[in-house]
Amino acid sequence: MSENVQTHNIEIIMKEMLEIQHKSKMFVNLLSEGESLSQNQLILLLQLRINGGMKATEIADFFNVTPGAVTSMCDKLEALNLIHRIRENEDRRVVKLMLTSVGEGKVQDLFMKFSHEKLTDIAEVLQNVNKLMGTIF
Amino acid sequence: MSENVQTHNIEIIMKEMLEIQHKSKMFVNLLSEGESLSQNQLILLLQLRINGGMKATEIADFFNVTPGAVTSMCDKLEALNLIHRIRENEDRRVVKLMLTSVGEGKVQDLFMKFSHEKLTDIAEVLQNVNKLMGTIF
DNA sequence: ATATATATTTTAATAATTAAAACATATATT
DNA sequence: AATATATGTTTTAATTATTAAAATATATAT
Repeated sequence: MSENVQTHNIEIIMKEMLEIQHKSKMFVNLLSEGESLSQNQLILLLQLRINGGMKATEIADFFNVTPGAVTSMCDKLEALNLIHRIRENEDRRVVKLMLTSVGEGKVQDLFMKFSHEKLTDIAEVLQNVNKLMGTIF
Repeated sequence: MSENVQTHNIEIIMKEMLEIQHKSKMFVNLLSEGESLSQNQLILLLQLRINGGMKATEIADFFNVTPGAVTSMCDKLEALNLIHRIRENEDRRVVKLMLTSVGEGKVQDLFMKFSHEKLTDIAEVLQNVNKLMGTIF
């Protein structure tokens, strides 16, 4: 009996988690509609925007890839003139990846497909969603 | 003035969406801890479990990859004896990918690291999260 | 000075993905 | 029934992405 409850909960978790991931992936897809950017490229641009730039190692950690992979990811976005590398003066070993003004514009533009009201709705719901998820993870 | 509100909402959306994605990714990472399976392999196993098997084309659609990539993904999981291919009798062109009993066991085991209570909590929260996300997407 | 540690890039090899062709089966047309 | 067309999966060859390890550059400690 108790086992059935357990199994039922596991099924709910799988189902809901997959739907949540799918919905958020679809949202990012929607954002990047018409852009020739991959999901990860777009996510990196957003990350750079909200963090005000990131170190290569931070990017590697975030995407769970090796530093070499970060170099190649960033080379491509740099070639598109969306990001640029800035050597830090305090510690000249570190490279900070930052959005160019073109990159900033691109990120802002992505959201122009939504109305003002829709953006307000989405912002509020996502805040609540994140708060709710914070209670378990 | 109105532009600032807009920009503020966009920033909230980016920040919250990235955190939501990160949290759900971390959850899947936690699930697969100790397993030598990639995120996508694990997600495919869960999908097969909740859908009771999937056609190759459905998998390609879900992951947004070509049919050739599905063949190779599935070859690997088949080699691990986690899934198997079943030709459908109604239409012998289609292959249905299904969990083996080993695969079923593996999926069930993934959740054993959580207590009964924790699973109940997670299930409830995820249902609410998904409901909430449904209001905007 | 020298040694050791840290951050990024380069390199060569491996793995994953794609586009297109091949194969197998189904459905429609003559 | 024979032929043509469409659909679903696999194979193939080429491209792209990722890795592990070496190389480069800078920092910190002895």
